[in-house]
Amino acid sequence: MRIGDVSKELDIPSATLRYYEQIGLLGNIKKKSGIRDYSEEDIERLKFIVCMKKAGFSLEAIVTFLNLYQDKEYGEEKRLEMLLKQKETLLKEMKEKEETLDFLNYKIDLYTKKVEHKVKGE
Amino acid sequence: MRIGDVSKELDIPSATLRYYEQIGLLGNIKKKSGIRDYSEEDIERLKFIVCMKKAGFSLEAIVTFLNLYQDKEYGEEKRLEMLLKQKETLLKEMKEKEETLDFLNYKIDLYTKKVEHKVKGE
DNA sequence: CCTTGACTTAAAGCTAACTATAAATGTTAC
DNA sequence: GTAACATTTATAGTTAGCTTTAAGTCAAGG
Repeated sequence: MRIGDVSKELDIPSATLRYYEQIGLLGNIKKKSGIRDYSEEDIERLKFIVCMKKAGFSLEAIVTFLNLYQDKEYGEEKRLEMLLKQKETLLKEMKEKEETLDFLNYKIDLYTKKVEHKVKGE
Repeated sequence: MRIGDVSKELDIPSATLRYYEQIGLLGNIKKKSGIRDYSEEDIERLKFIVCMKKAGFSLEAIVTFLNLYQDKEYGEEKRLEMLLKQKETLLKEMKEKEETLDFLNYKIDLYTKKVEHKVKGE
């Protein structure tokens, strides 16, 4: 699979795919006469990267996570630790979002009343 | 109140306070012999800015929001609209976070089992 | 008066994650 | 074989939201 096809399939710009490779997220993609040829494995890895990104991991953290596959001894523990830490962060963020929602609802209520009142008054 | 005091009270670096002023978030703070003298009103405005930031508004959006106070005719409607739009965004984000949590929990479960198994096996 | 610490400005630098540009080379359709 | 298009590289630019730096001014204590 060439870069353009991968780009379409995963909806990631080609430039971004090269960038990911450059920062060590993808290892070195094999090339056929100078042109990248993505394997199924590469595609799977990209899908995984997308998931991790959604989970709030930075690209740097994902690199770290992937490199831990080299650490046969403690890799799993360390990966588990990263996941747990991210879950903590996520839970905190979710709580904050709840509070924010309250704030917004309060403000919205306020403005709704103002606007309604204004309409009636006209 | 001088910039250092405000900085401590609201836990915002002085440089950031100047930056906020520079991008038009605060109007021009009055100065006593060349040194900023924040009024109670300024402090209140800053607290409001902090809230809006937490609610996910960009600084630019906050500037816009504040400028709408000049629009006597449609300002309120427009501000209400901004709030509603932000609420939509927020709800979407919250949903995504839920999904992310599921993903993390799944992964965590996986790794927990792996690690447990390894411990037993040793 | 002198030092020390807070304050001033303008401007450059930083970080993450891209995004765009240019100039060259490869590929495909006709 | 020649357009037209995809891909290559290296490098520069973008965005948001600060943060740091340099070079200087102001205020308070001794």
